Amino acid sequence: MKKPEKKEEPKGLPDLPDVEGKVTLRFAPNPSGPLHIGHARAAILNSEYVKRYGGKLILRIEDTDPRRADPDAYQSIEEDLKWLDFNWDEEYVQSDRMEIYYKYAEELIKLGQAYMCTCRGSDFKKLKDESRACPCRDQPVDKNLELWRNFNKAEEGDAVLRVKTDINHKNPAIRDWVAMRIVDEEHPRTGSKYRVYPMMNFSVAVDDHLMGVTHVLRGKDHLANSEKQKYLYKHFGWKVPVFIHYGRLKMEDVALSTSKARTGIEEGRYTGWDDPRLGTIRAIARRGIKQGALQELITEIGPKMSDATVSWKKIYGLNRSILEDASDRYFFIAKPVKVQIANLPEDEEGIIERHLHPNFPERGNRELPFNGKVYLTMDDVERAGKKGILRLMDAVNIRFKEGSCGCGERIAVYQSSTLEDARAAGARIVQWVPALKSIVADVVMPDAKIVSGFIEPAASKLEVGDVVQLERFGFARVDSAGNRIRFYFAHK
RNA sequence: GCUCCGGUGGUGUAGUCCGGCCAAUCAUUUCGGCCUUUCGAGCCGAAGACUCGGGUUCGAAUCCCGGCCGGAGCACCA
Repeated sequence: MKKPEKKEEPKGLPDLPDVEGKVTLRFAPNPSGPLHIGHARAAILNSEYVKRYGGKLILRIEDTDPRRADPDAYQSIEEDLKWLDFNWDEEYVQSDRMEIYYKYAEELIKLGQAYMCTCRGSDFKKLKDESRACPCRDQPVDKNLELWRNFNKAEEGDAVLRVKTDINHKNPAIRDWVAMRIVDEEHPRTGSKYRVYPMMNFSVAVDDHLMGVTHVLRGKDHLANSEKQKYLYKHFGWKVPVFIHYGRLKMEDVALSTSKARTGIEEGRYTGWDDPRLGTIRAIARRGIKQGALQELITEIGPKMSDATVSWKKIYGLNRSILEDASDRYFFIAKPVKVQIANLPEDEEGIIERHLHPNFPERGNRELPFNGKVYLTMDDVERAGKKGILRLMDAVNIRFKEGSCGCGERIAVYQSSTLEDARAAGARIVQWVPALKSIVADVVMPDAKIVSGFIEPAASKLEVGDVVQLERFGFARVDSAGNRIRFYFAHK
């Protein structure tokens, strides 16, 4: 009588309903541009469930609207998916499968469940809204077949193929939806070979069936589409997959829409699809956000129907837990001020060594040559304690003379050497870089503004893609290496 | 307007199906404190939620009705 025991949810995604053995799932993007974080939800959810239950993961590119197919997107989607660790077993492109859709369309006509409609769209809508069938609905199959076979000669807009549903369906949107229409537009892959294109609801349902998809995970904006597609399954006598609809993912401060991003790029407001202000996968990756952080995020949000608002703080928190252990530490000086330390005892000069990571000394050290000439960041110089004392980490304590000017090279005086002295003096403990061999570095911030400064010499061995922690500044990813290093800032 | 779907701390989640073990989980966030030669990490502590109103019931976050708020769809886009 009782609940079958509270099952301890192993933490993470909830179980998928109605699983019988292995599952077949698919991610089916429209190739309109690179993937954004909203796509990541669909991709990661599908990929995680396949990992859990075993089975097959399908990538299907849905390019049945030549007007919305971006030739570059086919490749960028694959790149983004690889970064997302979405390892698909099979890949299909719908524009390769046109003949299949034609075949099923014809079969549906023969079953008497589809008809060629030559009504004007506005006329049909009027009838439909009143639950009235249009005259074409009752045409004999032969007539429909004839019109179907001559469909290709029709002008765009003159005719469509409709699937019969229920003309009295309480949701007018469901009533006799369009399965095929004419589009006069070069297709990036098939050129002008075809003019008759399936509508998404038709090709999706046919493909999901043919490919043996067991569970369809899609956004709740497809709720009505799922309902429409069920009619097709019914007409053909196919088994209906399990439909799961998840809510919208809103990202604070980010315009998610691909079209907005595209406009912005074309107008030069963004530097490209990986501009740090965008919510694309590649922009996020460029900033040093790790795949694992997104995966954590998506599995935590799960497939529930209510909308979720994601904050950058949340992503940063997840990412930091990955980066904290992974990232080596370096000294970076933003807004540099050159400081000359007077009266420096000779034996304080030399190579100063510091762990690459304070919690993992076994990773080795970096070396900072110290000769009394350094760069410090302006903020530290300006706020150098009441007594004007600063401790340069692992080096010496210095004091600025009162009343020294805030411009150009600054003179400081050697004060003492030990940490205890610094503490006793209430000194700030700051990072520094040698004035001579440091490397010029620019950090591109999340708002695309650039902070320039110097990074310590040891950074010369960094490679593109490395993510490091710039001590007291934040985590950042190496975007370009060389004799001037460019970073993209991730977060504190 | 019509159709449908949601609503648990700032955010994200567990619990809702099968009412009691929920004076509500976990994470993050925020704020204290400790620690630390990073403004990072770690440790300790604290703050903070069942949208509202009725109803059913001994008992409601959980069931029913209504309101409010939010979202989606209403295309020859996907």
